[in-house]
Formats: sequence, structure tokens, C-alpha cells
Amino acid sequence: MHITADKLVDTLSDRGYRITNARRAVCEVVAAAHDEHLSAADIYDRARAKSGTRLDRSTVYRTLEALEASGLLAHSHMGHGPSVYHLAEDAGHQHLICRRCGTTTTLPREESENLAAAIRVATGFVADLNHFALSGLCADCASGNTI
Amino acid sequence: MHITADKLVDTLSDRGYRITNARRAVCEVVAAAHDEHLSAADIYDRARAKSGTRLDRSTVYRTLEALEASGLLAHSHMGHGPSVYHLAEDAGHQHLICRRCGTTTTLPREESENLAAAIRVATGFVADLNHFALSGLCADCASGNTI
DNA sequence: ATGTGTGCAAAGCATTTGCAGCCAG
DNA sequence: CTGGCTGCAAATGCTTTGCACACAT
Repeated sequence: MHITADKLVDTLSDRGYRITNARRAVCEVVAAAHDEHLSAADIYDRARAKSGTRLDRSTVYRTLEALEASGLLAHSHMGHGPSVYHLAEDAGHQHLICRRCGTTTTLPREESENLAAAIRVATGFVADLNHFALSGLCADCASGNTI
Repeated sequence: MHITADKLVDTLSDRGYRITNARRAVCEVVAAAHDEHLSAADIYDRARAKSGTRLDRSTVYRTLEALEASGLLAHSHMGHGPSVYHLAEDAGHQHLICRRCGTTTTLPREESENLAAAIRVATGFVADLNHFALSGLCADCASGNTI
């Protein structure tokens, strides 16, 4: 199951954040988008459509910041494009972006954890996978030659 | 051994690029910095000091682009900061950036290749490691608790 | 000669910040 | 009531682009 918008809102509230229309709208968007990779711009667009009211990008960024600070949300750097946000509960997996067709493959949590363990053994570095995407060629593009 | 500035310049020339003072200066900087991770701004600063002449950031970016297009140079995305450039021959390893102290650890090429192989087996995705850094905690910060 | 490469200036994109008023608590 | 939150506007940091002139070939 996925976390609900209400739960996000409640957690923010418990943490002392005030609940406004803007924050509620952002919470609804990120809760509804559980498995998608939304950029701040995507969230802004959807939240604005949803709220009807006036809404500014900066408010969206500030709300995303609050959600991250509360451990509810995380963002990943996906290549040249903007950062993308996803629920913290959906974290723990590695994003793989095809540099040819642009699709995003997801490396399952278990495999991701194996990688992290291997890195840890080799260097002592505790990798926080999923914060950065990996670039490369997806299975289709890799087999379909013509790099 | 590391590639020399002359070799970089010669390759550009062979490829049909004209050799100018700006390009020579950039080649010298990247050749001299083999194991460092230089941002475009770093390269700009050093190249300008080296050339004495007038030099613009855009020219540096265009030269870096030419070097990348020629397969001599590669860049990596290092977290929130600017991209960093390094000789293509120095590629093949994964960068690990500590989110606490900011130091960059390098995962040796062999280990990096093992990771890439594991990802390939699991998903078919051919990861181009080293294009993106990984975030996490370095050995020191991880052991010294207080995330 | 000629068109590629340059510096300059300005734009572009994602994100951040300063500020005065507004509204959740 | 009152300070946290908002929208607006402007600034930031990195990178790209348009342009007329310069210079490598």
C-alpha cells in the first residue's frame, strides 16, 4: 500500500508545519504519483490545476523541502534534466536512464542493496543508492546496436 | 601513462577542428589535471591564467564539447554542483561523493565493472558507470556516526 | 579567401531568496 | 494575534545561444 495524502499532511502538521491549500495540493500530487518520477515543474503544474488557487513555484519548492525534511519525500538527480521527487517509501532502488531512448528502468531494491553492499565492502563508502540515477543503454537499445 | 596535451590537440586537428590558443590552453589544462575532477569553471580559470589572452566561458564549453565529441573527454554529474570533466582514459570508475563532508571517493575500475555486470545481468541495462556520481557517506563519516 | 572559432552579451533553465502582506494556529 | 507561509519579483548558478568580427587553414 501507498501512503495517502492525508497521512503526508498529518505528518507535516505533527511536525509543526502549518497546513495550507498549497501544501495540501502538493501532498495530493505526490501521494497520487507514487511510482512516477515527477519533476518540481510537474508537481507545480498538477498542484496548480488541482488547487485552482494561485500557486507559485517557490512555494512548491518550499513544500517539497518540508516533505524531504520530514523524511516523507526524496529526490533524485536524473541526468541533465531537473531533479525528480518520489515518496521516501518508494526509495531504495536505483534508477537507470537510457541515454538513447530516455526510458527509465528501475533496478529492484534487492539488487540495489547488493550493489550498495559491494561498494561498502570495497571502499567503506555507504552508498545512498537512488539519489542519483545511472546512465547507460536500456536492454532494448543495447541489443538493437547502433549506439 | 597519461595522454599529453599535444596528443589531444593533434586528435582535434585530425578531426578537422582548428587549433586556436583557446583550444590549446584547454587541452593543456585537462591533460595536466588527469586525475582531478575539474568543473568547467576550474578549467576556465586555469586556461585563462595559462593563455594570458582573453578567453570566454562559452569558448571553454565549446572546446570541452569538441573534446567529448572526439571521445577524448567525458563529464560526470557530481550531485548538486556543476559537472566535472576528466580524460576519457581515466573513465570507467564510479565516483562516490560524501553528502556529509563532501569528499569524493573513487570506486576502482574493476569494482565498477563488477557492478555494471551485476546490473546487466539483473535488467539487461548496460550501465555507463562514472557518468553519474553516487551519493552517500564516506567510510569516515559513516563510522563516525551522527548522520 | 572563407567559414570556423572567438569574445561579448544576452538568454535559458532549475532553483533560491528577499520581502510585504496574508492566514493558520 | 502573530509568526509562519504565501505570491511576486528578482537574483542565482550553470550552461547555451546569437551575433559580428577575427584568424586558422
